[in-house]
Amino acid sequence: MQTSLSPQYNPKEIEDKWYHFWENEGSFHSVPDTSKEPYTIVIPPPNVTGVLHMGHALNNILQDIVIRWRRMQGYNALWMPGTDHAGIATQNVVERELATKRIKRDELGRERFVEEVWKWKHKYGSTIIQQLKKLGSSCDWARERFTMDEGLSAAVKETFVRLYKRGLIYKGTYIINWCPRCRTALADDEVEHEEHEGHLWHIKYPFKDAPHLFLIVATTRPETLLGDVAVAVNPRDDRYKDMIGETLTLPIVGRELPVIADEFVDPSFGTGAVKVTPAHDPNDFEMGKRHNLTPVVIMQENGVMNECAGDYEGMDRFECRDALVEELKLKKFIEMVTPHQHSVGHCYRCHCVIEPYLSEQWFIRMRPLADAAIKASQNKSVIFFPERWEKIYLSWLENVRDWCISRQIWWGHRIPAWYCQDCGEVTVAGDTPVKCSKCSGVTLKQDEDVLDTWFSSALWPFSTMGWPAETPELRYYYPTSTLVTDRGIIYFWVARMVMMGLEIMNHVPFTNVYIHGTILDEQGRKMSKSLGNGIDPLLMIDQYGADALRFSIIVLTTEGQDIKLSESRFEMGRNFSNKLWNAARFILMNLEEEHPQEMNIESIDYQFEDTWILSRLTTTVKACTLYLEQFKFNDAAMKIYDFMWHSFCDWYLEIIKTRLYNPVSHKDKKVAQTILAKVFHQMLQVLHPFVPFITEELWHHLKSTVVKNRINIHENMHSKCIMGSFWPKVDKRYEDPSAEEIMIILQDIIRAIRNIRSKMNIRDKQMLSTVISLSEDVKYELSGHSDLLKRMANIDHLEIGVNLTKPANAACEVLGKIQAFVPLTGIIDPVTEKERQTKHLKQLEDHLMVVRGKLENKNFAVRAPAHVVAMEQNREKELLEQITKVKLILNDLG
RNA sequence: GGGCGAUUAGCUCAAUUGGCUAGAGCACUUGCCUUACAAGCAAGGGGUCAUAGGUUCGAGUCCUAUAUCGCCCA
Repeated sequence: MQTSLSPQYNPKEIEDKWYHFWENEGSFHSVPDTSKEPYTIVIPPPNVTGVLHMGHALNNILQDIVIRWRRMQGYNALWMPGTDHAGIATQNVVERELATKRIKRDELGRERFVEEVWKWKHKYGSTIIQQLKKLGSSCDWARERFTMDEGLSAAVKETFVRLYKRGLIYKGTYIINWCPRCRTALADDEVEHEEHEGHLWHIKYPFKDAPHLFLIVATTRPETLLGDVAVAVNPRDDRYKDMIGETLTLPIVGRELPVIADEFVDPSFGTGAVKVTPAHDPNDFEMGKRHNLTPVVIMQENGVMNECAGDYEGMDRFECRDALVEELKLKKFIEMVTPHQHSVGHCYRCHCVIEPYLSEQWFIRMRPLADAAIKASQNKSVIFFPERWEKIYLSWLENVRDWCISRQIWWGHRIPAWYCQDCGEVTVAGDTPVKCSKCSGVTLKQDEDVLDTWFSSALWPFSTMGWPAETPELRYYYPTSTLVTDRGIIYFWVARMVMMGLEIMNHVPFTNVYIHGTILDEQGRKMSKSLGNGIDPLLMIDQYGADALRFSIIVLTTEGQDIKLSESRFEMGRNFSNKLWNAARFILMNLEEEHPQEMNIESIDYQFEDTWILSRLTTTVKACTLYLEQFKFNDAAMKIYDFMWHSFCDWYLEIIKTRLYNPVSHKDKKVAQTILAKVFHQMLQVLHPFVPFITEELWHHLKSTVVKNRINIHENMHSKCIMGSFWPKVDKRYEDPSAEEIMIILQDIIRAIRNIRSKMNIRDKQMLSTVISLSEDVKYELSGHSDLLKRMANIDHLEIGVNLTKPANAACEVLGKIQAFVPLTGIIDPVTEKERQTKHLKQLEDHLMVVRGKLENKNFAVRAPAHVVAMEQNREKELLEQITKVKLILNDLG
């Protein structure tokens, strides 16, 4: 007996080795092959600035499980990897880096700045890719893409041109969300709303013709007063009916403002009269259009007040608010100030307060695209797991407004629109035009703006496959099979991919969308840099191993729920890895033979425990496969955990020890070895998608040991690695429900005897005599299992029979129709025994009460299904029998 | 304000869609360095399923309120 395996599993020794092996073998690579069915996943491309966090870890572990499992099932599995250029985020990172060298991007100029970003990308852009590899991600790295690649950029241009030509892209002046720090427009969903404790300022607007009278207007943003062009009231509001059409004087500025009537005004808000600032509020903008008001822009792009702000020119917007309020107070224009809770938009990238801002931008007309995407989920072309997320997806699509796609930054796909400097005509084209399409002028200037990053992300499922070129990949892998992503980007990404897939490819980009929860800290807070409550997955891999990280995370991931995580949780995965490792040690030691000899093993040679473990294995493989098909990862993981630990290790390995150590025959030992190796092999395969590294390592040990010792396990071990082997098929011949039932009874008996030992303080090593008495109607044949019982309960004399009498001074256990008696003359403690029996009697009687409660209800017999009634009746009978037996035992004890 | 989710053992979560005495991991108690594993083994203890009504022969599960927490949208 010898093994090269250490007594403790050390993941560091093997993980990198196997990852390199897989990469060198090209195990992750997939090429189109029409003779096989594809299974495709595109990765949610992490930001190129990203550093692996627990959210990435969860997301990629799930994808890796799916893709490894499907690959083993024989699908031509492709997991398409890549990164996202993350326009604003990356630009911010590089700007910050330049700032440390006291360089501003405006000083560098556009071209040189973009060069700097590329340099940064080449230097740091693969960080997260390397980290994904540490997790074991089996992505096809040869196909890695980046959203700013030439090919993907071509896809962006082509899409823009098509949508423009179809009238789905337009340019116009509207109120958009403006981030004064990033100095760019944002889409509606890039704004995060937060409840803020603010104020409601009630400001007096004097009537022009009667300056001592005022109309009082309430606002949360007093500084925008400088851009007011009217005051609006609801036409049905009696308080203000007579004032419609009057003229007011704007405090401080002195501008004349008409009082207008508009249904939009909510009479119950504030005073019922609202200031109208069309250049700085989306609702006011609409109102301004309805009433032909000219907007007044009062702010520069960086949030500093402009020349229209009069004395406040050059002042920051928040300073301006304070200063203006002071002046209003001083000049007695403030009626009152009340505390007011309201929601304030923040930039999702830099968290600065968003300014609604009037500017000219490019938009995508969403209605037709959204309607198609709605249909796609309604007709189940796209299926959400768990399905409740479909509602979230639909509600966004139903209420979506046009998508502002232009960004005033430099890092990204520049909008393919050129303006003729002679006639002003806009030419939209994939290739740089040489002359104006209208006047043939040659002085053309390209639009300065770039596209929203999500524009290119929306094309990801087909741009990565080579579109707009007609590639074999595109034909073979598109549409993809499954998308795995966080609930946080259903709008940003999932919905937009569906829209673009339908519009450009005429087909949804994926069938299944699996939405997983968010990783939270122990207290249920989101992990964030600012809170410093993040758990670094790489550190966890270092401490516990990648497999431990993977397994722990998966066990915690219950369908669609958020996951509260603390470091100690990874111990579970580590313990699991170690248990598996040691099971392997035991097995490998015990497969070694001095004189290996191949033997023909027939099922007739199997012992009971062999048929039992094969049946348990089969049940487990079946359940795991079913759960994976339903994306129930943690159920699948728990099933295989339970099998490995509590069936295979706790029972099977223990039962067969004597067959290995002191075999009754050479053949019987060989049978045990064969079943041992066979079950272990399939168990490793089922575990592989969850814990790829350790299973790969152990599989190779098993393979060489089995070959060397000429053990024929009738399993295909010809592949180069377990990763390339086939997912076990359910073999119906091994299913044996009655073996599983009998084993449960044997386990109960063994546990009962061990319990007696424990309660009576009898050492495990001390042999005991036992009498097992069965009722006449017991349907199981137990005498054939006496060896197993003796071994597992440490019994030297065992008698099994029908209605045997209780020996003197015996501790007893009533187990349904079975009684176990352990004679303990001189050892038995009558007080302890009496306590045990009394406690058991109480349990039985309590249960009987519940059962009788049901049976005594007349309606139960009438309305409950017959089999349920029969079951309860039978239970009553059994309980009564058991109670009688326990009472007899108690009488006997005196 | 609208929507969604959660509330089950000390902690973190399950419970096959309404039917055996509600399960697991961690933690806890007791005994074990038994030759694969002390990151382990064996045996235990621990739950008025948030609250209040309702439907039902039967509710952790379905319905209606309420409370607390979280997320999303406006």
